[in-house]
Amino acid sequence: MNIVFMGTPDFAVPALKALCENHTVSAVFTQPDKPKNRGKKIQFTPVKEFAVEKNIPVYQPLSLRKGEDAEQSLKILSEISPDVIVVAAYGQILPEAILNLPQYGCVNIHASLLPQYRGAAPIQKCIVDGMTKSGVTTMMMAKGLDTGDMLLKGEVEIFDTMTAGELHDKLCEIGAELILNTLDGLSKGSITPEKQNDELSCYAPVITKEMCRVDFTKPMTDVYNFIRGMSPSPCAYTFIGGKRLKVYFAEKTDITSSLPCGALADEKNFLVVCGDNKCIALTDIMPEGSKRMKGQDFLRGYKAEKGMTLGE
RNA sequence: CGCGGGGUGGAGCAGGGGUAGCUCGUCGGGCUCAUAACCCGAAGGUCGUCGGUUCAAAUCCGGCUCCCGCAA
Repeated sequence: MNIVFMGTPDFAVPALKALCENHTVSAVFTQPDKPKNRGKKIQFTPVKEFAVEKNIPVYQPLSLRKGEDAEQSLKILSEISPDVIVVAAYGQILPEAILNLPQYGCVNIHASLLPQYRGAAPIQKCIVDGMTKSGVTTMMMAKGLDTGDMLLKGEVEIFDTMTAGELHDKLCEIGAELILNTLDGLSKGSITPEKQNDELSCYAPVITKEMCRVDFTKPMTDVYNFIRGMSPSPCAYTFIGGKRLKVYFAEKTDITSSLPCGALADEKNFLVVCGDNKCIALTDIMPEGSKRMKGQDFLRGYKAEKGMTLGE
């Protein structure tokens, strides 16, 4: 099939790769390059990185919905006249003119089992919520946000120590396989699109900085799920002695303490008291201005006092 | 020139002109039914690199290099 691919982050790359190996990808759309990192260097998006390497034409319109770029993009797409447009975490909303352009329409790869976790951050949110199962859904794109008819699904079990990063890696591989099957099924007419039950839907909104702060007043299990659901990105954080402390991973314990929420219950093993009086062990952390290290290593140099409070 | 922190024995840090120190790990020994506990002892460092100031530099000054956080 003649395909146009739209995607931006790492999540989209395996799908693009799979499509390249099995179809003709005539063009790639990705978000514009932005100044990133220290200094002010501009950095290609992961999708652009891959596309450039494969000599696929790359387009980076500021917007597909309005302005000069939008008109240009529509013109380009018309000329290419793709059989299908595949979208994976592109980061822009497609106008109807584009949705209706390809013969087979626009197919989206979404990192959740729809209709649950529509929106921008399904991978993190489902772990934070303590779900034990997630997956990938391919769907026909419609006007609403992740509301189109579903095509195929691939499920994956979320085990208790899984982080968002690990789930991400699983899901993008599944997504790559799933999109091939989906296109295959579409061309053969063997897939029956299934409407989403809006009653069962829920949203995973964009995660902001403030939302990443650990709330130690919650029960230990919630705190645990929160930390692993945010890891490694955008990453949960708290404060210790006025300094920001990112928390990449923690371990649940059976130890309880009568100290207040957020208090350091053990200055060697980095046990912190949660809302249900149980202690969580912060095992994988990164202090402000420093690098990622084990919680115990940090405390060797930090000389913390038992009972001091985190989060301020 | 976006803002900022840092490179000190295996790990995490302190020291800030004149015997290199702390917590931990490692090795040996002791105590113990036992131990990640405790006690005793030991090994292990050209203090990132180059140059300057000085009687003397990890420490002050300058260049270089590497690492990292924030912001975007």
